[in-house]
Amino acid sequence: MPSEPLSRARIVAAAIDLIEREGADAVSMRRIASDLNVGVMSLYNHVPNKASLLDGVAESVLSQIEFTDDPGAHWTDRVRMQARAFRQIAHHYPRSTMLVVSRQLHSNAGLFPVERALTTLRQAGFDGADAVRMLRLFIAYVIGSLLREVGVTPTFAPVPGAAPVGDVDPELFPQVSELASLLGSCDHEEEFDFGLELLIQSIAVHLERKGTRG
Amino acid sequence: MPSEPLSRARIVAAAIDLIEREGADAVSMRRIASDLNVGVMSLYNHVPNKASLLDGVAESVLSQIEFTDDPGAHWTDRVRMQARAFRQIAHHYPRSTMLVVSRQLHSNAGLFPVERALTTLRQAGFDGADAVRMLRLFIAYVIGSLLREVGVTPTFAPVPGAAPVGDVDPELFPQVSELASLLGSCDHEEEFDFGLELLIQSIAVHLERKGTRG
DNA sequence: CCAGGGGGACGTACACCGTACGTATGCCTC
DNA sequence: GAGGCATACGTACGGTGTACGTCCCCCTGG
Repeated sequence: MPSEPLSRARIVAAAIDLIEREGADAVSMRRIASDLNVGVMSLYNHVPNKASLLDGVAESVLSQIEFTDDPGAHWTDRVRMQARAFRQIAHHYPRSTMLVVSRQLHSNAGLFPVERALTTLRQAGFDGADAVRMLRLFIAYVIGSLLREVGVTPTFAPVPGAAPVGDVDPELFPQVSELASLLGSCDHEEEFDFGLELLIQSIAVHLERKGTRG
Repeated sequence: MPSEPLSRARIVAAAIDLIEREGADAVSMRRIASDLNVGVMSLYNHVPNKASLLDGVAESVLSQIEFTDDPGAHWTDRVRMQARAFRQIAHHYPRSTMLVVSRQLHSNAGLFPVERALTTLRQAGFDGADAVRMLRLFIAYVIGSLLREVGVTPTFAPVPGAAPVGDVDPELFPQVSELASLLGSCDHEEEFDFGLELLIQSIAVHLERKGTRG
């Protein structure tokens, strides 16, 4: 009973599953084939090579972002929701997220969020150039934040002790030493929202200035 | 003539050189040994394993950041300079930078910049918790920006055409399509500085509010 | 009903990888 | 000079991605 006919989607799903369970290093064609109860070379009937498979992983994760957009809401609320949607998917696929952010996509899967964000920003009143700028600003912040959140610990456990602060010399690093407890623990959600609000407010005043001037 | 006695530093240097020339995928113990005209296993007298070697690469790159700090300058100027120093080293070692940001450091090499930044922020008037918060905010933005700058193209060539925008359906992605030229080209330095100024101004008003209130 | 063909599953094989282990060779100390 | 130790090195093993050839099933045309 072949259960289900092997397909690119099934292979990608198996890869994501494996990555989340054992990390990206555990991914090998043999291992995936084994998980699917299939010969190694059978995979190559649906996937040209491993790199393409990993691209598929990124694409799949990216396309699973759930945007619940309310076109009637204020634009600040809408960009907030979009940024949170990104963070949510990263929370759901923490290990795979590292792949997404460290590979450049050649697919159009990443364009849906971009299109949506640009639409929101232009409706808010930004011209094309500013919309692109603001988008890049947000992407940089979101990606950077997610990288810290999911990259700080390979297991994504609730971070037991402290990643960067193990045994520091108080003479060499007085500040780090004094603030060790703050540096070691982190309410990721709270930190993320803090920066997000700061960014939104900043570009809101940016928009206001441009609007009243031009 | 053994030219120079093999050492961890020399091995790490060879690794960085190789990464910058041919990318991180080209790195293998055999290849590095070959580049150094040395047996493969000789490397293991100075480096416990490959992962540690890559840690060494990250550490080396990080420690080469040139901070030209002026303790007398205004704190906004100082954080600006520190952020730019980060970006400068990423520019100098683009491919290695990807390694730095995608690995979590277990070494203290990454603590020097942290210590410096915290000192600056606390001298500016932030309390411990806020200093840590602002530091995380800046790190997220800087890392996210660098990831886009160096990750957009594996060769770090001046980006020939456009990474994300090749052939988009104008029906599906009207905004992306309309802004294709803007999305495709990017004055990285200008964009980086724009976001940086925005961030600095934001936390400046944050500081002001706290100061006048408490 | 059968012949032919195309596509998917699979085994084998090769080049390469990280590295454990054993060995040889130089220098440094007693 | 003898002993010991750090370093350079060769060999070998299990794992990797994947090119290539083979087999079998199913689908189609006659």
